[in-house]
Amino acid sequence: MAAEDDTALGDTVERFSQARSAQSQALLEDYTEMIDDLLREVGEARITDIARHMGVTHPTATKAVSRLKREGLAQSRPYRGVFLTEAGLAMAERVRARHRVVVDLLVAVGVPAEAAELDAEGIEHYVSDTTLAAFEAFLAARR
Amino acid sequence: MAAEDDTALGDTVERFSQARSAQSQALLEDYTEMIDDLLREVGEARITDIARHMGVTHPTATKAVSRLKREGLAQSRPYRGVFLTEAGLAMAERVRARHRVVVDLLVAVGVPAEAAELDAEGIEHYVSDTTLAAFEAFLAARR
DNA sequence: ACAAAAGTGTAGCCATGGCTTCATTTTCGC
DNA sequence: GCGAAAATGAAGCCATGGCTACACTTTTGT
Repeated sequence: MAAEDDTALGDTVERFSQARSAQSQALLEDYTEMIDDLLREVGEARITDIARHMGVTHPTATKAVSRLKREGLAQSRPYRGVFLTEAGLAMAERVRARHRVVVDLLVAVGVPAEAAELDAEGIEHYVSDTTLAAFEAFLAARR
Repeated sequence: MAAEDDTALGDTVERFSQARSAQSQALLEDYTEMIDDLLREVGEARITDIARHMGVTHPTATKAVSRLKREGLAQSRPYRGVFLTEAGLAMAERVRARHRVVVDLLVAVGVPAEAAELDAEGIEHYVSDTTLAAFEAFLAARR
């Protein structure tokens, strides 16, 4: 038969679907955060800079920025830098805070700082609000 | 200028590149683990079952299995089920163990079990060996 | 035993996120 | 102030991972 025996396998569909949909969001978050970083530290976010820091070519960065604009997260005018909208800034702030919490938690449980920084980049996108709250509580209790 | 000021932004390229390349591996791992689960619990892994549990259509599962075969992780004959090679079994075992450690760690730091299970599905793929070792050490110390 | 149902395979489409190439526009250095 | 260098834009290619549609096996039920 091997058809209806879902018993031990649980709601795998939900789990995987959710993990997959998180991926599309991850890119938006990464670019948004990078643009915010550049705006803060360099004063402007130009396509070339974004591309270089993201490790992609400039057309790829242009495409990503187009998507950010489509999603209402960024604005830009030809040959001018890229800027974040209110929504974009909010996302950047949220992502930045989450990233910090994730890194802190990893370090708190004994992960070497360098590995923590590296892994957090991938991990952070899959940390739900619930989990994030738990991380914060754990860190607060430790402190 | 806004061009060479990499100072505060660090090696972002490496981080992002690594996170991106991890994604392609994630799918292989997920399918491999699912096939292993099915083989263990149902006795066979058929395309339709794999598809259903992964939340995709059967042609998508077929493509994924093709890729697994290409990578030497699985074997299959038309209209027969899918089986894992030695390498596939090894990967499944590794993935399964890592998954368990990640869930355990999340729970250990206070994440509700359900959220831990859900988030682990995305997180696990980005946990490096270094971080995994740290998780294990943390759990061992707690126990 | 054989028709219907279920499973599988194959082809081809779409979106995404990379890429290269080339044209155009800015910016810079002299 | 102008020519060269750098940045940007636009077009088009590739692979991946989804999908639908349709053809063909295999299994199943009567």
